[in-house]
Amino acid sequence: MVIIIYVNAVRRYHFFLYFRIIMENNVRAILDGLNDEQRKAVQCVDGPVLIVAGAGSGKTRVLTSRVAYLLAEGVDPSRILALTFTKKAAGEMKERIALMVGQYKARRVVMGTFHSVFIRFLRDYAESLGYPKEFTIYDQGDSVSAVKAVIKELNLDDAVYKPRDVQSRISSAKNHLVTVSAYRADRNALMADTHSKKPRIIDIYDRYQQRLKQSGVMDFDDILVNMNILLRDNKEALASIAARFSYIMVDEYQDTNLAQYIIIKKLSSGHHNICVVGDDSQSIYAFRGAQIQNILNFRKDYPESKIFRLERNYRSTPTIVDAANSVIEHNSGRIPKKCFAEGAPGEKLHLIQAFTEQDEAVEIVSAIQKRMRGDGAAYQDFAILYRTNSQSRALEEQLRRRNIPYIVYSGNSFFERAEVKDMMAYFKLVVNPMDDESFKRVVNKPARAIGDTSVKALEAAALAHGTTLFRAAFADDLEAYGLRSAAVQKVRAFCAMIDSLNQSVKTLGAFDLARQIADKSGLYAFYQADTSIEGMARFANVEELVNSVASFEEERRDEAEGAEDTFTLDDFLENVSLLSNVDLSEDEDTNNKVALMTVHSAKGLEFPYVFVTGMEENLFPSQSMMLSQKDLEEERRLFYVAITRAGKAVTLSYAGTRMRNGRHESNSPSRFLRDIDSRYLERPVEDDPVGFGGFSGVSRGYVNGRGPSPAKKPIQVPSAPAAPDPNFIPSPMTDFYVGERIEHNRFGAGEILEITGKVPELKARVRFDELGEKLLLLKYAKMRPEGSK
DNA sequence: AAAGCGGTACTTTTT
DNA sequence: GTACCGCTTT
Repeated sequence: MVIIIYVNAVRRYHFFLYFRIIMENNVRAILDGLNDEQRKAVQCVDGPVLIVAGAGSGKTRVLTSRVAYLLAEGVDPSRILALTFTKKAAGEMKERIALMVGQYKARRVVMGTFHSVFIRFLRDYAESLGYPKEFTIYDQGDSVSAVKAVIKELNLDDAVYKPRDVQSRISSAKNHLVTVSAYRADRNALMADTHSKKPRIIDIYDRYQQRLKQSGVMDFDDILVNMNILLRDNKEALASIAARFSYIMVDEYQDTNLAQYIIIKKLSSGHHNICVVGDDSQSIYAFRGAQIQNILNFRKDYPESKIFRLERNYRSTPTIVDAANSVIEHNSGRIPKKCFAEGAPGEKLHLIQAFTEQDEAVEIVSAIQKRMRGDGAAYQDFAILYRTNSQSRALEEQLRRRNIPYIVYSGNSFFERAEVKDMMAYFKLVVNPMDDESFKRVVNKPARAIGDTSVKALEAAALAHGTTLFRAAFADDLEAYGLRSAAVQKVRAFCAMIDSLNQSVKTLGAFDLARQIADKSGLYAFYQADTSIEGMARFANVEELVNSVASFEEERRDEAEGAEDTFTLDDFLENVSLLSNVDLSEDEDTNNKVALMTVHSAKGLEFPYVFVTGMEENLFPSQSMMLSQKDLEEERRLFYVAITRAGKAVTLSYAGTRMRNGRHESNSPSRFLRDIDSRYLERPVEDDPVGFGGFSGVSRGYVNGRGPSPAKKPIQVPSAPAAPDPNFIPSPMTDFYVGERIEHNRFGAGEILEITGKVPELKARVRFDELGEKLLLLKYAKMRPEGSK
């Protein structure tokens, strides 16, 4: 007996030792390979910590190691809250933590973007805030159209009250936690609006807010505002949410706005175990309400805080780091730090001076090809950055011409396409039938004979009843607002369809429901019916969207490790609405392609070879950013971000003239080029604008005997029909027969597949050689038998 | 209902 | 210069 106990004790002791060893090994593995400062930052887990992480200093590594370290110390993963700005950052961190501590623990860490994490909290308390539990999210586009609708409702001139401007004003108010009533009470704000001749912005804000609430919708900013309201007014919620976490970490702290700042502060007030990571030199989102003061003042907020500086750059060559330093030194009020890199100095920064944006593109592409031959680089090693999205065009053209694969990470992405928005609007409406914007978008798509007049009348009814379009459809006095009974029937049939689909939101999986919606709405058939080339592309996009619901569901199921949850369409919507444009391209085949994106999008990314294009005054720095010192400094930080993306080499390019707004514009080289210490430049920036943009610049690219690029010829896009021929004489519509070869004055040659309809409305289905099938109304189509004149 | 037109704004960045 | 809007035309 005694022996058994003894053996057990020994065993237990061994077990304990074994455990200790595992834990120690874990900790050792976690700390292994970190430099001193990184290690200190990882190990300092209690109390407020500020980690100032220079570009390429292994910030993500420190953050992930820190989480792993906490877990190794025995902290329950679900008590760690880690907030990031992008899904991508959150995803990467999760992956890396999983590698260190395993999936099981990694998945339990509460890690995500501010918005997605807060939405989860808000759902629990939605009703106390006056929202339905299944509230949906408006992206900026939705938000602008809602503002526009309000402007109309208030009979204001949308030329004066430009919806986009008004929306951004409202957004900015929300970022600063200025509610409608606070705005009304704010004499300064009202004065400012009066001065800009828009005194009624407050009324628009007011009404906009009412409408969103009525529709059960939050815009991006509301997520933060409502989170604040919740934590301010609901003590129980504050206590309960705050009690869930003992360690809070915030990535990219320099980009937080007031609303986020306060939330973080409140959630960590109990324990002060708040670790923020950021780089004041990379604060580039002031226009979105980010306050660089948040990071600058961290030490004042928490006098007991520890600060760690990650100054060693592992990404870039010393030349690049020093060049970047020399740029940022022109800014004032920075957190002092000295970024450095070790190793061979590396190449100096290259300069390309081009005549036009086309020449700029030609030279960049040449430089890429040369680099690939010389250094054995792959396409994916290159990034071409620009200040504004519109600059991608000329670059794309050249890349295409030389058959270089590329991917544009831009705002005009998949989810901005009309057909995808249509399908998405159906999804949103089914999840939340009160969503008026979505309602209006799809109520007559595909055509259900619910025209503009009917929708207007329904809107009037909704307004009078103080309710949403969906509810108003069932009012018994619709005729009073000018709706014919036929229209009433149709609207109600539409609502009944939406409602029946809505019944399945919680019970059906996201994909099944999505497919049903696609089907029952008729949208699938609608897009399928269009057999023109563009139409087929549109249909493919709709299909892709529906398929992406399927992959979303699978992904989630994987993550849930066999838990019996169904992943529903509202989960999908929430997920999708919070994607950034860098996230969006994740699914696309990003293998070995040159990356094109704005400098903003490039933040957080790295590439061996980086081209920073359009280095011209009025473009970078942007025209509107040169008015104030503050704005100029943000632009400079943006330039700093651009340079520090590069590992091996940076090439800066600028053009003498550039087409903007249909005008040729000439700008001198960017002042930022002169911010770079000339030691790090391959050659000086030419001061003399005489001859700038002249031959000397252009000739550089053609030294190796290639000669100037061929004259610009329009690229054959299959969907772009030729210009109409003014001398085209069409034949009478009755002259055609099935199987006949014809030519159309715009669509070119083709064959008639089918003729339908009666004489004045004769229709022909024609398969064009270039453009695919189209349905033409012969009454209007200008075509003739092939070969005739 | 689709195509064509003329007008306008766009081009700073986006969770 | 182009994309989008709203209005008109067919």
